[in-house]
Amino acid sequence: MKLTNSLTGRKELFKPVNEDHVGMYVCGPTVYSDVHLGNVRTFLTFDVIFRFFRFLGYNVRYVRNITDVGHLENDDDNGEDKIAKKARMEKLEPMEVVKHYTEDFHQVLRQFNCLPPSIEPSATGHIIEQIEMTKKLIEQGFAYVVNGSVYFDVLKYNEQHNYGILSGRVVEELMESGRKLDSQDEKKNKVDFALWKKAASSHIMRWPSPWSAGFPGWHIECTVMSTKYLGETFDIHGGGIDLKFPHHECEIAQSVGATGKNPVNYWIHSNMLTVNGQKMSKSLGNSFLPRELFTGSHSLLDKGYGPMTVRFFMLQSHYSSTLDFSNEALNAAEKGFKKLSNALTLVKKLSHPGGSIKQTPMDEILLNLSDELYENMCDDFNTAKTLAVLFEMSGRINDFKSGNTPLSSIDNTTFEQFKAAYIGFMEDVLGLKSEEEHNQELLNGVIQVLIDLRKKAREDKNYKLSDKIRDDLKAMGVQLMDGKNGEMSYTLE
RNA sequence: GGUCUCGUGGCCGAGUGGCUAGGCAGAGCUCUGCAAAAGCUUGUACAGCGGUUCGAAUCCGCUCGAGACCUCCA
Repeated sequence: MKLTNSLTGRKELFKPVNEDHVGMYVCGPTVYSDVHLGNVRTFLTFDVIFRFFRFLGYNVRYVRNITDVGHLENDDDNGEDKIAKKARMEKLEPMEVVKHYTEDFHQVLRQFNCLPPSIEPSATGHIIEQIEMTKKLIEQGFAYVVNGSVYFDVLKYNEQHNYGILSGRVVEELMESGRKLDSQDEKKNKVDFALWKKAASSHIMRWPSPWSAGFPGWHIECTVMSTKYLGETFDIHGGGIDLKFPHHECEIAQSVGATGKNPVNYWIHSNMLTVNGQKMSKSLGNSFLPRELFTGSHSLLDKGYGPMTVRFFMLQSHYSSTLDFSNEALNAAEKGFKKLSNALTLVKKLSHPGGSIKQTPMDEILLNLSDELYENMCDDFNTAKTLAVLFEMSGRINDFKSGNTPLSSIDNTTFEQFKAAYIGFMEDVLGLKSEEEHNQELLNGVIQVLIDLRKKAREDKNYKLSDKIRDDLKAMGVQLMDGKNGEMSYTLE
């Protein structure tokens, strides 16, 4: 297993800290607005990495956080908290904003068939730990207090360590470029960053701390949560390449400053999704929302595309390359994916007549193809090459079907291995299944939600609502049936 | 301005020194009542210039072009 480590810039052999175990941390979203397709690409990348390690038999702990406090609007440390701003603008409690967009995020990832992480901690759930780590950094002399706020002292840190080890930045150059400190700034130097921010009493998100009532800085949450759930040194840290600096650089500084240990052995950065060659981002206004894509209600699309098509489209490129998003490319992906998914449906139905025969050159070809799937995924998660092999395999599957290659002409175990590899890599590793099947699962999920709602309504003796749910579903061809002990089943017409 | 990355055929996109990427689109053929699906065959390529090498899309230099980061972003 080899992967490209952003820390060294080289492809390296993967050696986990604990044999057979993988600890992976990925920076999750700041839940203040809808996730767009660019965001999805990153989480899809790490979903495949998560899936592949599991497929290889590793015991993986995948931690992905939810940032629900501390992420400030531009203008670095003097901006407003993103969640708080949204809450103020929409006259909501911050936690209402958080809940809404967290659920939206989950729903979107489910649509793209991304598995949930092992642990999904939130920043507000770890305020105490963040305060503790901040204290530790002050004790170590790498942080200082000003007017109730605490800042990380980058210059001090850089005397003993290397701030820039990940991003290749040079502190002296950072000090010179960009905007200067202005009178509002409390920081000693412009490169310093906040660990704790004092908040005015009007501020709607604040917690007590030894320094002031306030809230934690953005970078400290990831350090705290990754350390808490994965240890002081863990295997893989991932995220979008745009987080490399300053976010990930700061994480390293915080960890090294607090524990003296290098926190992460392998950094993996996924590249950006672009539109007409430009990064898809909210601020540029060129982002696509998943539902715009599914329904085709976007000016750059002339039709809608299913989530599996999009998943396939993204996997056709390597995670470390930029990927350009266009209607034409999606159209091609849709047709290509259809081919793979047809073969998937087909191969599931095929079974070998039984009987083992002497292996022929065809057996060898088929077994080699299965091996290539592993080789390509083990080579820095090369999903593009893996898909190329799957295309070749889909051709063989069609040959089985048409009789060009009768199943009886190959060995039983060869076929079983081939079949398992195709299905395994399609479904378990790449997370691809036919749109129909995927839709069916989604539909089942949706119906289950309605069943739960109806159950709740019945418990509340709100029969008006419970009957409405049953009747409306019946009108759409879904017949609900109440069982003996409150169980519920349904049939589709 | 600084740091870095990229530039592959009509489109998307793998590939890092010699060995077919792949998908979509195009052309031809097979199968088919028609169509679809499927199968077979096929053309077009490595931004430009120079260098290293027996040999470069792949290494080095320069030029041009695009992008990312340096400020919130996956």
